[in-house]
Amino acid sequence: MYAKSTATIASILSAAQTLFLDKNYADVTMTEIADAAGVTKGALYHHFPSKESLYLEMMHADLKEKQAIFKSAAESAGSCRERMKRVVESFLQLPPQKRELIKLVRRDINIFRNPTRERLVRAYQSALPEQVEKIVRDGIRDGELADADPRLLAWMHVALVEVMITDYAQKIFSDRAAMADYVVDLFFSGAGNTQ
Amino acid sequence: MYAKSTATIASILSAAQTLFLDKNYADVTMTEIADAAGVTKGALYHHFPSKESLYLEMMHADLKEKQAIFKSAAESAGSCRERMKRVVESFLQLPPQKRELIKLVRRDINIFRNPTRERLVRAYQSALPEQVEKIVRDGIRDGELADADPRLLAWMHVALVEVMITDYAQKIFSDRAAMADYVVDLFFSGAGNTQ
DNA sequence: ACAAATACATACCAATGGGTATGTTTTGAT
DNA sequence: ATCAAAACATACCCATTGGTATGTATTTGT
Repeated sequence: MYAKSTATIASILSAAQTLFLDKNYADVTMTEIADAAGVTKGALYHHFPSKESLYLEMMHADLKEKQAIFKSAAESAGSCRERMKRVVESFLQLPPQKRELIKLVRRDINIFRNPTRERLVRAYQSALPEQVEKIVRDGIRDGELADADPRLLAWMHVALVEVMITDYAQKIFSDRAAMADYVVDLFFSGAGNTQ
Repeated sequence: MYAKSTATIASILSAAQTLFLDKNYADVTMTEIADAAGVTKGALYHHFPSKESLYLEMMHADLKEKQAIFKSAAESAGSCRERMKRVVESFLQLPPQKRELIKLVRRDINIFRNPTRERLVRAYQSALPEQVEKIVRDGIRDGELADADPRLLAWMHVALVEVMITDYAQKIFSDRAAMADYVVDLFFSGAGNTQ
């Protein structure tokens, strides 16, 4: 019964991802997405009932992918410090476009058009912190980290990681491994002079 | 020649601030702003030539105010650590609405509608980091901080500070001073267990 | 082969919203 | 008092855009 449409859907989702990253939600038009995907609005609305659902499906697919990546990195073996570095690297090693999709979510923080959108935004935003929190809990339990609120500490850590996706940080470091080292060292030891 | 209109302008700017914080730029309508300010679109367009200019003027006024506050805190006397705490507190002590205006700018990161907007966004975004960077430079010079890129370190520090405006952090800490302490301690000493 | 479902294209609609044109009222200088 | 400028209000315009209605082409099960 089904003529294959997977290629069209993929191209629509890809075009939508690029455009939504480039402009605000309201500034991206359905015609624009259709054009970029090489189809017409008719085809677009055949596959997606509305602009909102297209946005949600696109983000949801990306979220699932990232959750899996972060989870496997967080559940790897080794010391708290090693696992943390692995998680940071798993984030920094994402292709730039995928990595920067977090910015798209950040735009929506505290602006919830509907419950579905709110759930998605919250889940997306906490995908990385959730995994880091698990490592932090283990670190505190094993005495590698000082006793403190694990969730807050995890968010602090992720805040440091996200500085690394700024242009300035990109210019300073030669590779992802150096970035991950820097972040994890700063998180564990701080910037103070302890000589 | 001038009938006094300062009150109207102030009420328009205030209404605009609230609404732009609550929704995306495109989702805020000029009629809405006018209604919230208790005037009509006619009065609105009498004082501001366009929606864009209203947005820019509102943000620019806020930026100038914050730059002054952060600057005076950063140039206070004392050790690197003391000054840093003072800057953090000057940020955290802002009224909630003013403090959260940074979120509004964050939405626009990497979305530059025009050169004026880009300049504003960049200036707004770096208002706090700029002052922190000065302190960091002094800290490195005086041996209180380990040698590292001062600008990057400043952004890292600010990233930590901004975690404090999340709902979760608000619930944990009792007062602003405790928040500032936590951030500065974490920045200087890290989260690792060094016993 | 052929009918039905799917995949896509074309043409159109209705509402939204930024901006304008044109008023009327109020202010302030002389 | 008067008159021009400023401060508002009212009514309207029109370009944009999400969504629909209705087509045609292509695939697929039988």
